Formats: sequence, structure tokens, C-alpha cells
Amino acid sequence: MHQSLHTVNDSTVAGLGRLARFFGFSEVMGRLYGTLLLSPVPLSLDDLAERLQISKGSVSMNMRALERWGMALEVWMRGERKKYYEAEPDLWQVMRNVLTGRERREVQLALEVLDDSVEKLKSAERDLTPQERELAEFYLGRMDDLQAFFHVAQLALETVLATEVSLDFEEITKFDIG
Amino acid sequence: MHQSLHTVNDSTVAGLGRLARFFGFSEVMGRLYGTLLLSPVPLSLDDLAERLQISKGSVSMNMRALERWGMALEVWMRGERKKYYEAEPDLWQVMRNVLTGRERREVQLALEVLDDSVEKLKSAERDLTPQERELAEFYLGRMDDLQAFFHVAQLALETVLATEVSLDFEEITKFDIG
DNA sequence: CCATACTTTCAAAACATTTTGAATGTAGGG
DNA sequence: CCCTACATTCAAAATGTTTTGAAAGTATGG
Repeated sequence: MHQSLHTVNDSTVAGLGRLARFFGFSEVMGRLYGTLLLSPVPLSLDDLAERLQISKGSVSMNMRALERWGMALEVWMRGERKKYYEAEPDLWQVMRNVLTGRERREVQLALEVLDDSVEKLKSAERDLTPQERELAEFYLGRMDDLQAFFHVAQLALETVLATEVSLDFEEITKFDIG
Repeated sequence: MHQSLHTVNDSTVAGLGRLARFFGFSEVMGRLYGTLLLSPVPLSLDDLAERLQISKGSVSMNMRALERWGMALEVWMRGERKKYYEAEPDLWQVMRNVLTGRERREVQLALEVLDDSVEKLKSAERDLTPQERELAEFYLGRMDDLQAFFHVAQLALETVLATEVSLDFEEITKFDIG
């Protein structure tokens, strides 16, 4: 195959591996996703192990993770026992999957912990010495800041998740460029 | 000190440690930041090592990282040789520092790599066999999708970075709650 | 309903990151 | 301009993560 196709494939796979790390996934997940994204046909676990030069076990585990995150889809090939996969090509869908499954959980957890803390501090107030009470006031101020921060984060998240951007944005961007 | 103050401190420090991990920093950085955020007075490296039960070496390294990210500020105490630190209390400022120093770089890098790839594929076109040309076309489509995605990400980032939210949002949020 | 071609699992090994603390460097008070 | 109390560095050790491949499990074509 021509050099340029190899080079582009390599740098894209590497770039998506990097991006995966950045998002807290394993690099292999990103590279598998990239390999599938640049394949016009679905690939088997063996194909993937061969192309990325990693063990079958690793491919199996990482592909199941990709499946769970809705980044890869299983494809049934008739007359074949093998499992074939293709990449979910809608990057916005992938983004939404990740935001819903992780970021949202994280923000909610943080807000719950903060609520708890405020609750504790307020109900303990009458048992505190004057000095302790002063510190409790200070803590309450910080909890307020943190709550404000996470509330905005939550709002931003829910806004993104409620937006159906996938195709629209591609259209818009093409208009801008063309 | 009263139980409730301890509990709140512990869970906040733990929560910020968790958040730090989530954002790709070390957990210790988050815990140091949390400890400073919940201290009404600046703390020395020894104070921090003592409170978190970690070595001075670790505190030193992680505090310098926090400083580089604009998450902690050095405070000069007169008549003292020790370095004292306090947390940058404006969480939006912290967020902007991180986005500017990391996310922005990452997006720009990705867009450069993609530009390169498109360039390569287009200029190689005349050297390709018909099959290769078909694959090159397919690749170009994927590059387009990726570019669209990163362009939107870039737009979103620059919008956030251009917005001066810090105090305003606290105000807004208080209005909503109260 | 086999036989077998595949996938999954999981414990051990390889690898990577983080932590430690003793050695080294540095700066501020006297 | 020392002396010393502090901060920093860095190599070794501890800890955590990922990868591997052989063994176990599963399902499908015949």
C-alpha cells in the first residue's frame, strides 16, 4: 500500500490513542477505535491484534470496554464465527456517551458530598466553641464556592447532553470552510 | 477539634483528590489544594506534609506543580524563612488555567495533525492505484469528521476562555438558590 | 449435538508511576 | 558573610497498572 496511506493511518491511530489517554481511557482503546474508524470494512479481533501488534487478550478486553462506552459496534458477518467490529462514526454520539456515563456521575457525586457537608456543619453549629464556629463559617463559605462551581458545570453538561449536534455541526462546519 | 469539622475536611480533601485524578493530575495535588482551600491561614510545606501524612519531598514537588498551574500562591510571612502557600480560591480561574495550558494545546495539536494528513492524501492522489484512491477518499471523509469535531471543541474552548465568569456566576447561582 | 474455531478470563510478568528520605542546594537572619 | 533552617533533587523502593498467553468457556456450522 502507498506510503501516504500508511503514514496517515499511523498518525491518526497514534493521535486517537493520545486523545484516549487524555480522556482517562487506556491508550489501546483509542488505537483500536482509530484502527476501526479508518477501516472501510469491519475487523475481527484477530485483525486488530495483528494490526496493532498486541495480544488477543488485550484486544478482547479493550474491545469490550469500547463496546460498553458505545464507541464500537458489533457487526454480524454471515457464514462467519468471528466477531466483527466497526467504530461508532458519530463522534458527538461518542462524546455524549462518555459525558453521560462519567462526567455526569462525577458532578452529581460531588454535589451530594457538598450537600452533606453543609448539612453536617449547620447541624453541628450549636455544639461548637466560638473558635470552632468561626472555622465552620469559613468552611461554609468554601462549600458555597464549590457548590456554585459544580452547579455551573452541571448546567453546562446537561446543556451539551440535551443538544442534538451530530449532523448539524458537520453541515455548519462545511459551510464555514467551503 | 469538633468531629464535624474533621469529617467535612476529610471528605472535601478526598473529593478534590478524586477530582484531580479525574482531570489527569496526581491525587496528592488535589489533596494539597483541598487542604489549603480549607485553611483560613497559609500553610508551610511541613504543615502540609504533617496534615496529609506524606513525605516532604512529595509535598515539595506537588506544590511546585500546583504553583505552575496557578492553583496555589506563595505567601510571604515576615520574619519567617519557610515558604507558605494558600489556595487560589477562584475555581474559575483554576479552570481557565488548566484549559489554557492543556486542553487548548491538545486541540491545536490534533488539528495540525489532521491538516497534515489531508495535505498528504491530496498530494499523493496522482500516485495511487484505483483501489488506493478509493481508500484515500474514505480516509478524507474520516479526516473531515474529525476536523469538524475538533473545530467545535476549539470554538467551545475559546468561548469559555473568553468569558469572565468568576464572580458573576457565584452571584447568579446564589440568586437561583435563595 | 459434536468438534472446533473462536472469545474470554485471569494470574503472573512486564512496565509505569509515585513515594520516600537521605544527600545536596540555597537563601535569609544575625 | 556565615550558619543554619529550610527547600529541592533524585535514585531506590513501593505501589499501581497494563499486557500477556495459556487455560477455560462458549457458540456455531456441519
